[in-house]
Amino acid sequence: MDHVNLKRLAKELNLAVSTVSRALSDSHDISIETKRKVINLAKELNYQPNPFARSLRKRSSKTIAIILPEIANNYFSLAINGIEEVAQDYDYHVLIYLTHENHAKEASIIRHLLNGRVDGVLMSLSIETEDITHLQELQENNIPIVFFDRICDSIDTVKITTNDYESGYLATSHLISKGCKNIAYLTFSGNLSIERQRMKGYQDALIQHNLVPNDHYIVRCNTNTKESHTKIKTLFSEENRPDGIFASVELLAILCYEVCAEMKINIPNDIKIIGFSNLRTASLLNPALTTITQPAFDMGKEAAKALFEALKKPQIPMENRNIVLRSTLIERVSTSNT
Amino acid sequence: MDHVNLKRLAKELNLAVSTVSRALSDSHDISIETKRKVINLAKELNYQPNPFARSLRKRSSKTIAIILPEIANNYFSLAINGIEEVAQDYDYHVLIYLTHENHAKEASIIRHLLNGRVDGVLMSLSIETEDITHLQELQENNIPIVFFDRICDSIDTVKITTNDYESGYLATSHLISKGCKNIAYLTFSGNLSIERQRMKGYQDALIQHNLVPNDHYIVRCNTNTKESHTKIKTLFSEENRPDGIFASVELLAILCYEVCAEMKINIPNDIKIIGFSNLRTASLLNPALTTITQPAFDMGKEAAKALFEALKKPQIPMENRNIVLRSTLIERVSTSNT
DNA sequence: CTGTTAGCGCATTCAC
DNA sequence: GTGAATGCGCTAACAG
Repeated sequence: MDHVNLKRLAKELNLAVSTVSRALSDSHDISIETKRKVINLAKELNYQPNPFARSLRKRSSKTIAIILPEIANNYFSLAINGIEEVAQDYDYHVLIYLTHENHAKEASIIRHLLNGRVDGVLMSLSIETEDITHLQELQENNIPIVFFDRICDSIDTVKITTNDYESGYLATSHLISKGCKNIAYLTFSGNLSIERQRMKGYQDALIQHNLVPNDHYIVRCNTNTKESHTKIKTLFSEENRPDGIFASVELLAILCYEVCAEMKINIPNDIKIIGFSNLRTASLLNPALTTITQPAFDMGKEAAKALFEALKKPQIPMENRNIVLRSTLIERVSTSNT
Repeated sequence: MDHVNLKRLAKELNLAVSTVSRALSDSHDISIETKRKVINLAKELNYQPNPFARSLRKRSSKTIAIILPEIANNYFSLAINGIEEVAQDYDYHVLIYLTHENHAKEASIIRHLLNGRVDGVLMSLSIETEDITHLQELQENNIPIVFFDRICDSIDTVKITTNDYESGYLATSHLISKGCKNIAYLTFSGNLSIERQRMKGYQDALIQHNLVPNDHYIVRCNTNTKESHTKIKTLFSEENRPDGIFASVELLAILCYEVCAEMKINIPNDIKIIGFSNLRTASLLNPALTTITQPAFDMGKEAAKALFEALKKPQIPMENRNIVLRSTLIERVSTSNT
């Protein structure tokens, strides 16, 4: 037995296991002297408490899960950064799971977490998710969940979002101010609350500026990149093609660029694009792209903080609360590179 | 006790706990009939085995750790994607830890993993890492580790890299073929093996093409973005400023763009830039950027596969083996957008 | 084929 | 202050 555990420490010090345990957890009724001895030996032998035994006993894992639709996208990368930073502060571990925008996978992942492997969940919904029984099961099992960005309205808990309606309004107004008359809205899903908000902002901005919302200009893409590519191409091939594009998702802005390049459409002369994108590099590398950028890092941090604070008070269920952070519109003025 | 565990199942079926356990693990010496009954009841009551009890008993956690310098970068995002995909296949969980390029944090994270929380580790080194005792400790504790991209030469294990020397050579040759005479090499660290390889390729390409390597054109930046920005600015302000840039890291390519924009330097007329970058969007959004792209997703997958295969044979230490995948040079020809 | 027993490492209750 | 005993939920060795 070269494994160093409480038993081993106890034996070497001629103490009981329980005494050692209490000494290490700094219990009040252990003499200063024994504490010192125990702690010293523990350090010397590099004692590492077994996390599973501890979790088994205490019914707490010091672990949370992040469940994301995907990760190859700057928004979620930054969010993970924020979450991980806070988790290290609170001394928690972070498990990561990707749903690939697939409802079945999302449900399966969540059901696997009902066994207590994690103390809480941070999550952004998959595009496909409509049925939310798996989320309810989580709550029934008293595992708190916090949503960020892609929230679920019908679950009572903390939700971190940005001012999506306002951003949609601003983005659209920006295109209008640049002279666009026929503005298309590209979206993945009518399902997600954030997209509904953004679209509402888009529509209201049109109306406010005496333009007529035209359903024909609302293009619903999906996770199949090729199909989406084709849809955009079709849109751009039409008689009265749009002169402005509001892409509600980063990937769709990128697809627009691809299509424009293919079709030799000049940006921003022929078509102006504004993208709901967190791609720092997008705004850096191409002056033609105006972006709406979410504070992804801070959203991750806020979500994590809310969760950890809730975990401190295990009995109180999470109150329904919206935390709204602000997105930023970043307009790149032309540089020498245009 | 509304918690459903083996004891509960056993009681309801008038069986012994061990019988239930064996039935659920599909042991051969349990009758078909009891198996059926047990499995049915387990399903009915939605029995979820406690992962901690299992891990405690079996000394295996079905969990691996990914340790990364950072994540706000397309390369690591894609790598995580690959890893997570393979992990789901092998039925493993994935913990994620970020070092922020900080050696102390890296060592601390690894030491926390010595307690058996994970069965194995996938890792890309921090830039700062020179002392590798923490990595050795991991091996001494029989926790296998696989490196990808930023590998550690002096640890015997599986390492996934790309053809960095060749890529450095190609990138530099590409700039030379475009007429560049004074090519600068931007790097973060002389420490990382990948950067040494890339630099060697860069230097050899110069020599091969009868250009004289000039140490003055080798610019060592660091994680402090502002400082690096200044260094690049200084380089670009000089009398004989370079006409070609080879950025060995994505972020440095981006900084070059920023500086060029600031200084009204035209890309690619005044300066050509080739970036070691996985930013798909970089190549999409700006035709001026030629990129060298690593197969990040596949690298993640390969690393994970190697690790999981090793975990299947616990007694055999991992053999020292290099798996080299190929990077791609993506040249964007000018589009209507230039 | 099934039951009994033991123990993984730790925290906690109850003695003294 | 400290020790002995118990059990978290599960698997595995042994017995029959």
